[in-house]
Amino acid sequence: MPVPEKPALEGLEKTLAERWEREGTYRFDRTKTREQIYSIDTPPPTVSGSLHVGHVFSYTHTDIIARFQRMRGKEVFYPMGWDDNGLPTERRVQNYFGVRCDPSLPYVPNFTPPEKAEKQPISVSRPNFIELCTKLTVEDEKAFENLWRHLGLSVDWSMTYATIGADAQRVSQKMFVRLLAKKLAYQVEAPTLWDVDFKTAVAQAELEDREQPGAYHKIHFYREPGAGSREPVAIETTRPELIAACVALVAHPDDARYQHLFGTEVITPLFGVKVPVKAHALADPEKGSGIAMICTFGDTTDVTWWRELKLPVRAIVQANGTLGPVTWGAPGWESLDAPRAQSAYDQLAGLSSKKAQAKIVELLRESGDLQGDPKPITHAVKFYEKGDRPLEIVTSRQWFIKTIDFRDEFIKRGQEISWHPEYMRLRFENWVNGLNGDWCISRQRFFGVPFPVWYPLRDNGRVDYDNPLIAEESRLPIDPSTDVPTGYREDQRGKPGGFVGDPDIMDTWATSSVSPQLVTFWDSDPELFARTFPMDLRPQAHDIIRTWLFSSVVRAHFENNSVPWTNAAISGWVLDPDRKKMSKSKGNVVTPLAMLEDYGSDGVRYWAARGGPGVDTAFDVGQMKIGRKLAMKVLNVSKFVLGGDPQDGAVTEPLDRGMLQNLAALVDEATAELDNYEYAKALAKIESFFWDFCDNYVEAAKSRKYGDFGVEAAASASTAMRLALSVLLRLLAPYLAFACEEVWSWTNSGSVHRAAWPTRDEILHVSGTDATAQQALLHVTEALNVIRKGKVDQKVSIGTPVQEIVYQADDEAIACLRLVERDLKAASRTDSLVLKAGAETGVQITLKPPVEA
RNA sequence: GCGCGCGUAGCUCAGCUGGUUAGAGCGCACGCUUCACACGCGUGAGGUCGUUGGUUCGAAUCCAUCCGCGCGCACCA
Repeated sequence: MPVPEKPALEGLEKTLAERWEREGTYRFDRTKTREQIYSIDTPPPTVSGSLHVGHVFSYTHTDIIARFQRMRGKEVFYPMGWDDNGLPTERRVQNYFGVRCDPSLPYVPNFTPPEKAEKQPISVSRPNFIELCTKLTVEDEKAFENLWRHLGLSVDWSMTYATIGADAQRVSQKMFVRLLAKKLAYQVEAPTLWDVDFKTAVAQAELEDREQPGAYHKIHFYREPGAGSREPVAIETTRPELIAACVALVAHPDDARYQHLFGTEVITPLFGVKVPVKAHALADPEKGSGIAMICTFGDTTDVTWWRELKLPVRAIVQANGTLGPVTWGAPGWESLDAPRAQSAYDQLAGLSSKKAQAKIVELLRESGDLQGDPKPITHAVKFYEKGDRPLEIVTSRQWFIKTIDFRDEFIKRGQEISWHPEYMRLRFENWVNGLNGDWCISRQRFFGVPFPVWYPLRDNGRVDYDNPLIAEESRLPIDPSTDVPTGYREDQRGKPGGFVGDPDIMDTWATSSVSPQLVTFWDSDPELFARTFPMDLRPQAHDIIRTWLFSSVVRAHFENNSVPWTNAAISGWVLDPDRKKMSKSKGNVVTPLAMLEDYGSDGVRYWAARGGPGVDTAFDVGQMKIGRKLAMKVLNVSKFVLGGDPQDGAVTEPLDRGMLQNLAALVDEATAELDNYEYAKALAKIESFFWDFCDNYVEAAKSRKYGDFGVEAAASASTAMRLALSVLLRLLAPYLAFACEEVWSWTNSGSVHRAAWPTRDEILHVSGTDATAQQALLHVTEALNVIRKGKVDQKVSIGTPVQEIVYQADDEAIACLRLVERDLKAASRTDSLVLKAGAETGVQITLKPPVEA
């Protein structure tokens, strides 16, 4: 393809993306050996709407690494996944189609949702709901892929996976079954963090603290029956609505104020329940009155106290967040005054925690058990990160994967991984060291990977959880709600003597955490697995170190006795101009496609590339414009360098040799930075060289290239420039994937993205290594700067031919400049250039006499 | 409370294994259209490198302290 008359960036994204697809430029060649392969465990973006700037930012980083590794000769294994399972999809489907899942409804074949979502949601069965999820995510995934292609991700698009796909289900289930066999996964009925709106258990990793208004309520417990009894024990609590669930009071064992109470019993206000006073080191004498109410369950500390002090359960908060019914006087709910307890509690039953609190404050005030007014405070409260109301702790049966006993081993695995940047390892270690329980992986939701487990139903109709029926590995994936355990018939489902399926699905991280095994076909393609695992790179953002990264380490440790990957590249966030994380809720997210169209994919890639590993980066269209200008400059200078007839010949001129030698040094530096995942630093160096190349070298050698000093001198310039351009295009190709490919195509048949990464030797082979030449370009640049300034001082343009220039500099510079005098003379537009050695650097310029009319 | 990152020109950032007058781009001011590029070229103004101490012949760079911003973990009666 010839050099175009007017090179342009417009439309390159479309034509080149099509060409890359047609030619299979990024197709993975699985015949290569493990040493030749570089495998990447790309984050599957959540298909719950649209991609945002943050995605474009971090995925570009990964693509730069991928392109670099590919050019270095690695066969890059770079599949793309879609995270289409889990709550975000469920929520999106609910809103998009106007439906709600009701698992009790039967499946309706060929169900079609209304054209426009109606206000009142339609209830649909679980299989129908899942059908709609699948339908919507397929559309979403298409849109995502188009955007990624437009951005220029060098993904092998024949290798995509979905986290709800059959492969993902099989691998998730198989790895779960194996954990069961090793007794690393288990099921238990226990107090669990619970979201009352989603009505599901959640894991420690999914919590976040939010500052909430609350109030200390000072209430009285009594040492003997009757509100007027002596020595009431005053405790402060932020959750008076849980008094009915109180099972003990607790203070620090050394707290002098409460020594006389330890081992005695006190009576709860309103409900008249006798509870013991206990000592425990976790009780903080500084906090409140120093003595706390233990309820089942107000917070995680309650769970600890309850477990360690072996207290009974009196649970009142239900799965939906309201207080459940209680019969006072019944076993476990003994009261000194059951009728009074009942009449008080009946006013609370059915209310949410918040409403119950307001009500019980009234009751406590009436009874005189509340001392003074509640004291407003602000305190951190645990929320499910996607939830709207504080978490409750509800006792339920859940699946867990063991983590707490393996903390040291996980830390060691973390040390086997190279972190980019290095300090992100500390976040991992902080998290592992702070684990306070095993990993709860079951969720009471619908759209996700089910547990491959059924339970026998005893003849009395009770579920026999202790003898689960585990699906055989060869049958996976299965759905226990439609598949039948081996040895049973479908008509035995739900019948005494029959079976029931486990109703839960796996947490989204429990399935995402197997992505390294999933993409490398751990269980179904051992040959591919051996060539790609452990993978080379996990790129991801820092906010999911505790979830995705951690859980992946856990799974690979247990299943493969290995790290899942040897490098973790942690990208930062995109910040809006106010330095806040960009997010949808703040309404400041820019549509990526519009951005790519406005500034070009190369412009956007440039902006992204400047944000180094782990660095939060400001959203800045100014940088995108600069990137676009850089890409444009690449096209234009290439047009000059490659234009005209090629003149091949030896590189003899010192200026040319010097430029190439500097370029060789640049190649070494840039390669070292990229090897170390410092793509931003490499870009800064390459870019700086490139502009210097355009503004100084090309300017100085231009005249010679045109043939002003003969054929040999022209050939030297032409050959040097072409080599330099070839090297620069290859150095810039990982960043400006489109512009570089476009230029490359003018003189090459293959893709620049499959071209060999440049080496110092290929340059020095042509340029030689003489030290004098290395200095030549430096001094020419210096001289040109001084002369340009001199011209500006005399108010003439840079291009104005002048009578005479006298340039003075030190001996070394002048000696060097004499070697390249012709170039300097031509570039400064004078017929008479006098080079003078002297202590001071300076210039005298004599203008041509004005031409008489 | 423990830990991490950041604080350099109006803006976005580089420099930070200590060493000549602290850099780049954008923005701003001024000037330049024949021969790759006006999506261009050039020149200029602009900074006591967050504070206060210390180490050193010499500190943006090392140490300590404090201040501010962001984040992680823990606590959360």
